[in-house]
Amino acid sequence: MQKEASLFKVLADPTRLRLAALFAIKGEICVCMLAEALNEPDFKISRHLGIMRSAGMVEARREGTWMYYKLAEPKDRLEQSLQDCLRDCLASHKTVKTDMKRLKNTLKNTLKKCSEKYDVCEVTESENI
Amino acid sequence: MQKEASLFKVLADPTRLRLAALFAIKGEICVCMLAEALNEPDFKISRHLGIMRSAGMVEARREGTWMYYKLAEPKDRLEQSLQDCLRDCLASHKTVKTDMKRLKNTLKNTLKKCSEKYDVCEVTESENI
DNA sequence: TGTGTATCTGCGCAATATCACATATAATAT
DNA sequence: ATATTATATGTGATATTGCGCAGATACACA
Repeated sequence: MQKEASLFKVLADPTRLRLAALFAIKGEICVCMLAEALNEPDFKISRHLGIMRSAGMVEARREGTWMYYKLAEPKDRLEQSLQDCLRDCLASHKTVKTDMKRLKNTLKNTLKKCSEKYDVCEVTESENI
Repeated sequence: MQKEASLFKVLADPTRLRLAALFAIKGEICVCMLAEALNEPDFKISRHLGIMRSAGMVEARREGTWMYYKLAEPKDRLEQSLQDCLRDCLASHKTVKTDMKRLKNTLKNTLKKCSEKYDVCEVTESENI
């Protein structure tokens, strides 16, 4: 039962609950976006992601210097149920909505900066990277 | 979001998770039965019930010297979802099944002792208490 | 190889959690 | 009134948690 309780323990912190909700709604997100979305220092986000990861709740993937995290595939009924719970019950939460808004803005701004940097509108071969 | 996280925190302890599962399955149960069911000292059970109670997750009712506890009516989608989760995902758990077995045995034995004490089979006016 | 960006981690601190024991309270029975 | 049973709580010891800061690591690019 300790295993099950520790699943709840991962979600028993506001920061981790916000992260989990964003993952449940949006899928894969990288650390710097999460730090902006939650408006918290990146080392704090990273720390909590580490906790979620070692509990097996999230998986990580590296792409250059960026690390993308997402919810791991549920390994049993309880994990499935908890993920559903996050999606269904927290998406409408005030804090989560604010976080989502900041996340979308950051994504948009980052995309814009990338477009400018690589001049995507003009040089299409940049997509071949 | 602190409020939501603290809901998870209540369930982030093996003892409380076992208690919550029993409530979700069985409904109202008194403290001494819970102590037998979990095979834990009664002061420990009482302490955890106090935590669950001050978090609003359970309600208590006194009947003589006995205190009966049960899950409180869910006050929002999240609480509802978590209670469903307990019922659906934990009922088949090894520990919970063992706890349920001990609970049933204790209920049976207590009923038997009461029957002997009041000699229910013979003296029916004892029901008028 | 050096520089910049993104991410992670070691450390110390303060706050909180859990436990067991002893004791206190509450209701009932003698 | 006193004893008994059921339940709750004060206490100190121990363990765990979350935090910020500083420094370490990992990768990309020049």
